[in-house]
Amino acid sequence: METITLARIAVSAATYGIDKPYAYEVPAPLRPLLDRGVRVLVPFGRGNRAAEGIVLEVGDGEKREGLKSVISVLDPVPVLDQTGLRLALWMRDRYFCTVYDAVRTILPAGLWFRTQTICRPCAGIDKAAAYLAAMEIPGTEPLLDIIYANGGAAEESLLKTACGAQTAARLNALCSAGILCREAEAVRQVKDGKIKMVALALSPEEAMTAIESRRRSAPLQYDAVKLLCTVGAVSQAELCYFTGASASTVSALKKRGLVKVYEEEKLRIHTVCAAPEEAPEIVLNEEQQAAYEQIAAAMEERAASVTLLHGVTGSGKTLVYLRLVQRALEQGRTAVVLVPEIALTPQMMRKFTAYFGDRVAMIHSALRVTELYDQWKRIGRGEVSVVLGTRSAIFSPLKNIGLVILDEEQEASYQSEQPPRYDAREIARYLCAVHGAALVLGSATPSVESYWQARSGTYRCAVLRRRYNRKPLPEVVFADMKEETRRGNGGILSAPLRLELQKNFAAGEQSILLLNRRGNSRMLLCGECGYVPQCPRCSVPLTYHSANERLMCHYCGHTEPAANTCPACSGLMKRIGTGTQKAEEELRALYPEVEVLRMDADTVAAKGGHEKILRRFAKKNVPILLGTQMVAKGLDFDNVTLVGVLSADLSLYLDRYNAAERTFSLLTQVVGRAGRGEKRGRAVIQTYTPENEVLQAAARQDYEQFYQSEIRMRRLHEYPPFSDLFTLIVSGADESRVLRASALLRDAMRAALQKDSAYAGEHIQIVGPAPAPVIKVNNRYRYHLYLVAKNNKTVRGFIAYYIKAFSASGENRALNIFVHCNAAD
DNA sequence: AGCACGCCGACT
DNA sequence: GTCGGCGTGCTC
Repeated sequence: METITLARIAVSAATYGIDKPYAYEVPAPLRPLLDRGVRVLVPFGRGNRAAEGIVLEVGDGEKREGLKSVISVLDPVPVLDQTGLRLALWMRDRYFCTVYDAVRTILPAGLWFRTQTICRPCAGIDKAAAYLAAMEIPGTEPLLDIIYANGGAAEESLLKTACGAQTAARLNALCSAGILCREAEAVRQVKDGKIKMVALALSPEEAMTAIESRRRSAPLQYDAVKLLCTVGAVSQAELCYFTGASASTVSALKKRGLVKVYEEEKLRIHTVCAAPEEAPEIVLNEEQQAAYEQIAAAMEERAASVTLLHGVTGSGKTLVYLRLVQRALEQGRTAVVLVPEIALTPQMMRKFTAYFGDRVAMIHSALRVTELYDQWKRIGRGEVSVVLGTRSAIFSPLKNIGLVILDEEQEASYQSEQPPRYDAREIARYLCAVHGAALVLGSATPSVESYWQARSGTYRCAVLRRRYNRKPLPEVVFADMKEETRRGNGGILSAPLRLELQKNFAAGEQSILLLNRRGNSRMLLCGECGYVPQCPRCSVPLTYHSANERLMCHYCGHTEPAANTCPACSGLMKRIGTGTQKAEEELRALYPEVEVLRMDADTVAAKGGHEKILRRFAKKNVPILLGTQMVAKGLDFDNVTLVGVLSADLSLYLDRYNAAERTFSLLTQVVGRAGRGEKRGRAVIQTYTPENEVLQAAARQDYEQFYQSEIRMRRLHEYPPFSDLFTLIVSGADESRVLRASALLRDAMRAALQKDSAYAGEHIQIVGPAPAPVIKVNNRYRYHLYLVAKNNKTVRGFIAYYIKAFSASGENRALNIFVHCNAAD
């Protein structure tokens, strides 16, 4: 057998069910260009359409039947190193996606190629010959018309949109008849930033001598040369700006051999902070120093470690972060700092810029694609040693990482909302293991999972108890909405909250009102006793569906009619789930003379970002800021002395395993917004269940108390950290088929669990199908199956097997399936 | 997903 | 007879 070079390639066109390394022959001319981690173009499938792929391995092998060849190499240098490739493989296993989906997630958008197939007449076929031959093949003349009208070549997708369904077949016929040929081409979407530079081609003395005689006749050329003599090289734009010369002046000088023009890379990076802050030496207090030393020691070990930094709000976690990053740099290592939402942490950005200047790169979703791409290049070249950014910044191509910090580690924004639904905490843990780096999870209200790990000794723990500014906690009162209902107040504002608002209007102080409603959730609650109907099987609150007047469990699919009266006390049931818009209307009706600023997804999108709204709130001293969770995470405003939580029940009785945790964290944060300045803050929490332990703990900012009750509940229901919750989402246009396929899948999985002893020790439970919280998206119906089990290799293998089988089955052709684990939202 | 192959109905 | 509909299997 003949020995050839083979490459094992992860191909973009492969779907999850068929994803595996595909072997391709590497033609000899491409061999020197091809390496692990470079992207290539390969033919794939019956039609041999060009698909992108990434090289996983290169080696010698035997020629065999049906082997195809790499078409072209797309990257001059690998875009992923060994660590990156291993990460992509790990993500496939973990998040049930293809390797290429993972690669797409890891690399910045700007690096992405668009592949197009160009159709042109074969060499030696002229226009007349082409049309003559096309007469033999019906329907092909319009294709030729377009190709010739387009200058002799056209993109296949263009032809398809212009000429309809049979275009592919007709093109094939033209190609096999030898009239047309097709070639695959990849176009990168973001170009490298280039700038035209002008420099002297001779020594300054020679240049001046040469131009002296033309001082009169060509003053612009003279000035340009003079400038170049002093600065050496300058961009053409600047040269023209300072001397008034034009491009033709430059080309004249170039013609005369006085200057040379070349292209230099220009990075399109905007500095975030106009005025850099002072960077005084960092002085830590005792607690901070202890935390710092503990984590620094972990870094010193150069073995993977995770430390939970549990620090109350205002305890100065940022200072500890800064000091740790400095330490990492002193060791010659690099650091990643992740924050939930960078737009809301300008102080952090300023501080990092002040201390690390050019060595820090900011990575977040508001960056333009070009800018993100350029930052990525800088990081890859080692020009950057600190990356500060949101979730995706964890994929920065830093080498030799010594430290990864996740601030506010409990935030849901660390989970990707689109597939692959990776969790930045897990990626961070993986990378720290690979690099032998220290992972720091910082939070005032850690996730129950992380705190449990710290308690059980898997994570180390450092604590900051002291509030830096020693401000007293706000005074928190509960407004019992049951009372309000009894008194005939059906509005959104309780009497206590109105009273406090009036006080603030009079004093000229500002108030924040939080409506912690999530998504489209609606529920039924007894206005008399606060009873919330629960699923008899899952002990989660039932969601109210107005369409059919029924209550439904979003885990198992149980439904029952929505009763008008409370089964416990015969009181009248209330529907809750008001949006911010409705709340705003009510506020305006109540206080027509008071300005209300609304901040939610809609107004943020319309008015150009959080910052603008927040700036207006601060500058104009607007009396009321009303909004969703965003208002809890804004900046500190000295003049805000009152926080009102309109309905704590809205997030507390969500049908999510982490509803209590999210509510506790949110309330703790928003209550902390009040009284940042001189005056002591007040908070009013409106609820139908003021006695609820979670609300009580949040009011006292008592994490320990919350944790104790929550971990009991998690243990009881086998929720994380005791088990993991996999959601299998089946979607399709035909609702009954989706439902049937989901039920069949559930039955198949259950049967396998019964039969196969390999799963005996795994405690896998499957419930559902139940409609997804939003059942219809894009005309596709979505149902959920829930699988409760420990997230380990066996269980993931089990799930992977069944979702592959699901998509392989012809019955499910029109259906989609995907999985995610422990979804926070 | 996307494409070719193949089997059946409508129409020249 | 043949063109073109869609159901089915495969992707190095």
